[in-house]
Amino acid sequence: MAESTAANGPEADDGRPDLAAMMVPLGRALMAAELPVLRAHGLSMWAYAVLLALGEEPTRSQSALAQAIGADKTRIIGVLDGLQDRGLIERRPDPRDRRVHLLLLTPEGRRLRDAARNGIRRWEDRLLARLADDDREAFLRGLRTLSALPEEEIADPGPAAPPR
Amino acid sequence: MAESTAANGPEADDGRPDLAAMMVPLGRALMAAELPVLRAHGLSMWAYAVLLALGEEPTRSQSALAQAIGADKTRIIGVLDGLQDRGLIERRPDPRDRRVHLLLLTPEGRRLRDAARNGIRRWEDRLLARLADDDREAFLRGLRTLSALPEEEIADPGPAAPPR
DNA sequence: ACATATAGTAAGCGACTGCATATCATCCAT
DNA sequence: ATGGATGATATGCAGTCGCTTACTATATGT
Repeated sequence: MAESTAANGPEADDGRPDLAAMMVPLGRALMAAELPVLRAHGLSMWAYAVLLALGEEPTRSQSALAQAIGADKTRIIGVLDGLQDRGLIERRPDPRDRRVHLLLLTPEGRRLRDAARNGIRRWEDRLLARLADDDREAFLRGLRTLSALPEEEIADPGPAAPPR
Repeated sequence: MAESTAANGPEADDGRPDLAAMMVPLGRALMAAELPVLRAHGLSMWAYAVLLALGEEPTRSQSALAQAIGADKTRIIGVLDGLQDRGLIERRPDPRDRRVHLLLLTPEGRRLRDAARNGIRRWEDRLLARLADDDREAFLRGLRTLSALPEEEIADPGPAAPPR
């Protein structure tokens, strides 16, 4: 069955490049573009990811946080240290289990997160303005849907056809 | 102006996470999911990227190819060596400038590329089936549009409103 | 109380990447 | 013909990442 398309030209099928082939470089470019904004607020990419994740839900345990932002649990320790030293987050031992740390944003941290996020949001809006008005919302919906999928479902997304 | 949103809850604004914050992990997951498919064809990610890039337009000079797929020019040499040894691509000195190499897929390479691409395409279709029917096309259009933008325009996407 | 398990921390390893340098062949302008 | 650019190549360095191991403090089940 591969042969039918194999016989076609280079722009066979719908000419759509690989999803990952578009997504990965685009992600890289987005990250590169955001970096200066973050640097202006003294944030690294990981630090920003932490602030975003904490803002969305005050997190119990660092491992959970690490998992949530797709980082290694041992690698965010330094990041958390830095944020804590700057008074942007609080590490508070959970009274019910003194092994785990409750992580929460300080008002300061919330302010910085919002400032950085607004800076990035303004840039994103200009970027998204490049999309056709009709596509923009659907694009964002699609992106959110896919990025919310658990990893296993991406690896093996079940049967092919939702009643088309 | 940051304060207006700073006062809101965690899901303030439109609750949209950062673009890069969605795109980068998603890209990683996509890549991870594609890897087994590629491995089954004996291809690395870079090798596959090369095959795709060559398929789309026979490329003059390796630097150009490297740039096209966002790789380091010195790092794809080994990849090209491997592909050439397996008879998947041809490195032919340009008769008009014998310093540069013309890079082209052999029929074999074309076959392998298509086989791998079809495998990936099948998986992608199942994944994209997770999106609402109305969103799917727009999502792909948006993704293609953005990923086709030159890096500079992503870094600085000009004024907010596109001369619609 | 004792054994087992888990959270956070520290340190190191291997792989990959981007970046820089050096070499050689070839081209181009003078 | 000569000098200065350029493409491909080889090599090495530094930074980052994911992963593993080990250690400490704490919790839980027996």
